[in-house]
Amino acid sequence: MTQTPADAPQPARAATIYEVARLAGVSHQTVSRYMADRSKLKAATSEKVERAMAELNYSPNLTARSLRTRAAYRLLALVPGSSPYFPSRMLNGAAATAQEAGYHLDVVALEGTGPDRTERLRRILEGGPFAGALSFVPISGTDLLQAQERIPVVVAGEYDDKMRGQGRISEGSAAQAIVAHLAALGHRRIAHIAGPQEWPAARNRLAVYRKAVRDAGLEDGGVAEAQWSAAAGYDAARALLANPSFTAIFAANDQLAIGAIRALHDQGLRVPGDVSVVGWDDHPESAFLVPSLTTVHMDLEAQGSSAMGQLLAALNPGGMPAAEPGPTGMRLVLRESSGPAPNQGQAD
Amino acid sequence: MTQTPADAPQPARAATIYEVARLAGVSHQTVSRYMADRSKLKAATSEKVERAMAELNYSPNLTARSLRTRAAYRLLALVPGSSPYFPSRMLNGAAATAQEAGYHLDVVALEGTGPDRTERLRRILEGGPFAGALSFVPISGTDLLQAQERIPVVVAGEYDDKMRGQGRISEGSAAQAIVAHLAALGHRRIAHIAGPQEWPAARNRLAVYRKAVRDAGLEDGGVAEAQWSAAAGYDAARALLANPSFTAIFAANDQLAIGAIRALHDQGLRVPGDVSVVGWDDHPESAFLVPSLTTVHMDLEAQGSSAMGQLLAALNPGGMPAAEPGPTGMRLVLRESSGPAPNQGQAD
DNA sequence: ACGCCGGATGTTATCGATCACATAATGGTG
DNA sequence: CACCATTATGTGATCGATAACATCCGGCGT
Repeated sequence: MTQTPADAPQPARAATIYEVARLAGVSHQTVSRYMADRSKLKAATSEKVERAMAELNYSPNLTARSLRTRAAYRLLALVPGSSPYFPSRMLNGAAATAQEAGYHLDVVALEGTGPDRTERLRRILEGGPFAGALSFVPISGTDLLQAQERIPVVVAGEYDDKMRGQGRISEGSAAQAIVAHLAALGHRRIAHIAGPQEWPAARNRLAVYRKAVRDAGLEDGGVAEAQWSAAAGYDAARALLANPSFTAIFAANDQLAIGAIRALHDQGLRVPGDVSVVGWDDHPESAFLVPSLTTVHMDLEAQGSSAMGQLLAALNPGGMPAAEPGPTGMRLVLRESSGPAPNQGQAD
Repeated sequence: MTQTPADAPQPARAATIYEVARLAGVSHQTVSRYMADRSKLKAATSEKVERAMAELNYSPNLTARSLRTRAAYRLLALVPGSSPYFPSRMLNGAAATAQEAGYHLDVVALEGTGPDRTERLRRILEGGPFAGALSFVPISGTDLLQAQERIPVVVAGEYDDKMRGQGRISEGSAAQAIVAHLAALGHRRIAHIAGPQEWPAARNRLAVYRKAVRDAGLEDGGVAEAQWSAAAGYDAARALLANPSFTAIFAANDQLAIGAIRALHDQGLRVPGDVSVVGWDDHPESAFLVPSLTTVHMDLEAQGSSAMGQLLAALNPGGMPAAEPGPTGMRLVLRESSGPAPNQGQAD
């Protein structure tokens, strides 16, 4: 807890370029140049500066630099507010990548919707200069951010929309593997519990699901849209069960799957005996549920890191082009919640 | 994605105190004083400044202020790195509180242990001035942070150790309610799956559990320590089952409980028929598991917010004293995973 | 030899705020 | 009404970096 030792050795203000310069016997500007582009200095000078920096354990004052250059070293991470969904692992990945690139990542929970949210965002942005923003929340007014501050904004997952549009592989593509898996088990009618459609990931999974069902010559057992929570999954499954012609449910994430399984259980249906359920995300707990969850494993850290990479690339057009973001480490994990379709076509 | 409209209206540099001053017909220093303590200005002057600020939509440049005053407006939030545990909701609460107080919260994942971690922390700290740090990770070298930078550090949950030491109510106190609940159901021997003991919360729950068992005249059915994950809970439960004299397991969080239930299931034991299981945290999914989880509901946002409040209080000794942190909104939630003890004392 | 060019380095101004000190306005007193 | 203690306001310096411009220097063409 908050101790502040009184016997502090020294305030020990950090060294400045002037001190480095004096020690190295050069001008402060030379030191500045050393940092900007040492190749412009004579080897001998460069070395003197280097030694002085090392001796003083110099590190530049980002505040001062930022004041002068107007460049910002802070990035904004927008995460959902009170929603049970939280992209924690993606955030971790993103934070690590940002840090590595010398940026600071400011996390802000965006709650609510509409004007309130807009106002909140505006206030945050005016609180200080941000170099860019990475949003884990679908922002309708992407425009807003840009209109207000004209900073690059990357919405995690949105690239997928573009890729799918181009017919390229998208994050949702594992949905196809799920459908194939269920088809192989003899399921003919599959239902889908989709995530909120303002989320790119939810749109993708739904779109790929629809296409895969069509391509495989299966029938659509119904689609229910729900928020990213077990409670919503429960309700959605109950809605689907009003017209239970399916033998499998593909849920857009593991929480939804958990809610769906519970709903089936409450109706006296067994999983996977009567209905198979497949989730998405492979939460660490999913392997230990009863039944354990067939799901899609995702490397969420990598995804967060990749989204951040995109943002960094946008900030620094000179640098390496961002690694083409793509579905990283996605794979279908078969577990107990999916099994052969029952002989008699039917639930209920 | 990253659009940057070319038809940008204007760079529209933000107004400075000089512009405000000119518009108000006063000196820049007067404007500065207005912000620092407007009561020192004559009412008429104050009003002129106020109007000018409003007209120009002025907001101070924190970078410049920070350079001059050496004050920092950034706080550090340390979160676990690759661990499956992530205090997302606490982080949200903390972030919101920090924002409200005008601070920026920089999130950093602290991975690994020992020297690597220390080095990483050192590098982060020297990357810029931080006003304080809030750690959701137990940091052994709390000293480190302070030695290096002498900033206030609050480790979330640590106040509990102190409070328990003082015989005051602590975060772990609901453990007593759990034991009482199980005792009322006829359980005489309870086992505990404890969290990693470097975490204050884990220590608290274990300590209160031990005391409650003793006070209630029950027997300790064994304690196994585990990381905060379902997998670890599974292993811990298996270890406990080597000597299965208990009829109930109290797990230090919901993930551990999930793992334990799975382990019991794999041994052919029913929950709660043969063994009752109680978790802690009340994850949103826990109500939908089969069986649904008896657990302790926590207002994690409030806890995060309260931890941040402590930090803010430490930063600003003049301000209001931090609200005495305490177990907020904790309550035992009874669900299916706990039930009457089996007639025959025994598992197996 | 001269002048000119370009690369390496030095000097001074600047970013936008606060600090330290100087000065002007105010007000109470004898 | 002069005087001094306060209070209110203005002026110039400063935080630590980069930008802009000036200067120095060696080599090369004519």
